[in-house]
Amino acid sequence: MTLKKLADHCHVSVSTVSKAFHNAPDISEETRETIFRAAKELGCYGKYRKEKYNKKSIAVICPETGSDFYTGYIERLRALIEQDNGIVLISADGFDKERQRELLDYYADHLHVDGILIFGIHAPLKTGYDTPIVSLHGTGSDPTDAVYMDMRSPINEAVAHLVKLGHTHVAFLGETLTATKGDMFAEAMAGHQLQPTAQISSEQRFELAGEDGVQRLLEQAPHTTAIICTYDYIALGAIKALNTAGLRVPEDMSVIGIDNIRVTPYIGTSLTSIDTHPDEICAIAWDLLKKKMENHFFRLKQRIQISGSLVVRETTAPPRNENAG
Amino acid sequence: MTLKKLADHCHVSVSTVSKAFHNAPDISEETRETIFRAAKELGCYGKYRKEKYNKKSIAVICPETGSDFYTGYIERLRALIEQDNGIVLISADGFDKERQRELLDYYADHLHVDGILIFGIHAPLKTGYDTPIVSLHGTGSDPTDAVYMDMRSPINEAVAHLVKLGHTHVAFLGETLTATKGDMFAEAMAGHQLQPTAQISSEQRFELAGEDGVQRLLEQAPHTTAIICTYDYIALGAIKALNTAGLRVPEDMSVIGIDNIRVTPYIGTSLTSIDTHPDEICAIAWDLLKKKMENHFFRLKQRIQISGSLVVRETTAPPRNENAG
DNA sequence: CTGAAAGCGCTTACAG
DNA sequence: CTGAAAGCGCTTACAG
Repeated sequence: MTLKKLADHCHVSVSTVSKAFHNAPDISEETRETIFRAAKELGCYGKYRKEKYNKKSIAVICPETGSDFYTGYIERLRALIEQDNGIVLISADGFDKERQRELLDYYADHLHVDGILIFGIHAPLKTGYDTPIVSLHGTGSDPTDAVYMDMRSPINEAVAHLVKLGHTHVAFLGETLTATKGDMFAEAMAGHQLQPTAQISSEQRFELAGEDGVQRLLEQAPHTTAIICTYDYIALGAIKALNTAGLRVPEDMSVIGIDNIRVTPYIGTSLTSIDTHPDEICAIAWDLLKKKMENHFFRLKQRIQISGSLVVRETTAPPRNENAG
Repeated sequence: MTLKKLADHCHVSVSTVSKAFHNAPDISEETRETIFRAAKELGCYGKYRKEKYNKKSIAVICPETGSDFYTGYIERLRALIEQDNGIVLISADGFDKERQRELLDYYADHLHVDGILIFGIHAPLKTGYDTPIVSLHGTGSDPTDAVYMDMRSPINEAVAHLVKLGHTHVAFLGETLTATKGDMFAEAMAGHQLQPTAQISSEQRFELAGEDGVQRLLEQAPHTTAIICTYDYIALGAIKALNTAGLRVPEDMSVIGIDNIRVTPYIGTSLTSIDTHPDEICAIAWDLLKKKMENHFFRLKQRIQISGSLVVRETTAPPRNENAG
């Protein structure tokens, strides 16, 4: 469908049709109506009636929207971006490199958004995006500007907290997607001259991974007195499974989560966890992206590191005497 | 920047530049490279290098991404849409009518997505979108095709469940955005010849609304033996506040949530809640949207109603004798 | 492998 | 209030 064809269909000139769609003041209301009605019938109304948007559109690419960890960040970013009169488009790549690249291409080269915020870049980046991209919560080796979280020091802090309470038999509960944090845990333990009693990687996710992990842990290393879980949902599942097995938290087992999601204070015994400072990270990342958007020659690549911090609540306590190291 | 200017800048013809961007086979690799490099420098690479996307793009417009209720639906929709080779763009309107309309315009008339899924339409709909729109979880009076949830019957089921356990002093805990469910609760109570002991609407949201609501409830109606909360996060906050006040759930107070979000079985005493059948709703809504996308003359407006159902877990029990009856 | 030229789709200053 | 005509930006069949 072209303007010409639509014009013929309405028995007016292309000029008139063109002007009608551009809100020219000299077109009669009647003619405009006739043209719009015909366009809608022929299914080309949207094609020509392009509203002008002065708002900046910002894409946020995350791995998934099914976890409070990411949605906590997304809601904060959205508040900041909308405050600055931007429109936010969110997509999830499901931890898939190919899909992440596809989404980057789609937003940068097809939709031409004004800026992209992305939770870590997993694949080598295609060159030539003229859309500014800021990564947050990546590994720290992203090929773009990045605001990332140092997890090493808070995981070390968590281990130190347990050691101070008297624990020496500490295990780690993770899942397939969180191997890096497991390594950091092992390093932190080594730094305290300790061996993990177990380092379990479940094939499940979320709460189910915690239940699965605890079942395996109680078989493999029943002398364990404390568990660090790779994220809070896993800690929830772990606590449930511990209770089912007749073990109380924190009397029989200390549990620490990571991410400090919104519900952690509301789960019966409130969870000791590691906070990732989402307010600060979001503010810094959006600030950086804005700077890039204002000046495309702002080519200097910045890496901004923030450290997480341990929040001690009720799920950690000294080990029972009979088990203490 | 125009192709002409870019061509002059590279000392080639417009034809050559045009062909370079369209992957014409007769352009030398060298020339193509020169042109692309210049385009990137001049910031117009993305403008001309429009990859062709054969994928359908689907917008999902929700009120917020900060609650498991919506993200549970979104993850399911995303799985279905990606299975059918679609790209998903998510935006949140923050319960704001103006912003919802803006997002509809943006996706339909500006980005020209292939279809829109939206969680209830709050404002009168502008006519003339030639983009198919399906509403889910609206009020049932949306101006588009809609798949919506009947909450009346499961709320009635929840009240009946409490009455059968022996409760007669039942309160409702809501917040500013959930007035409709409060009305349905009052009707269900009337159907059982009962008066609510209280119907509290907190100005807070999520867990904080539950804590706030319980504090007010214990002052206003201390003889209450059961609470229905307008969504699960409020129930979490309510249980926390009840425990703080020295009341046990369900021995001293029964609590029912709504939505049956993923964490409800993992919160210490697992929560009795109302399930909204997200799998079924998402499958039906996506199916309907696909049909509309395949045939734009599929103008028959459909309203599909699904009923929620009560899932009884551990937070409901008979009232203590001294309070019963 | 490159470009001149024809031509399409759209916009707009101008005529009536 | 409408349209003929000039002209811009882009694509493409064809010539070299």
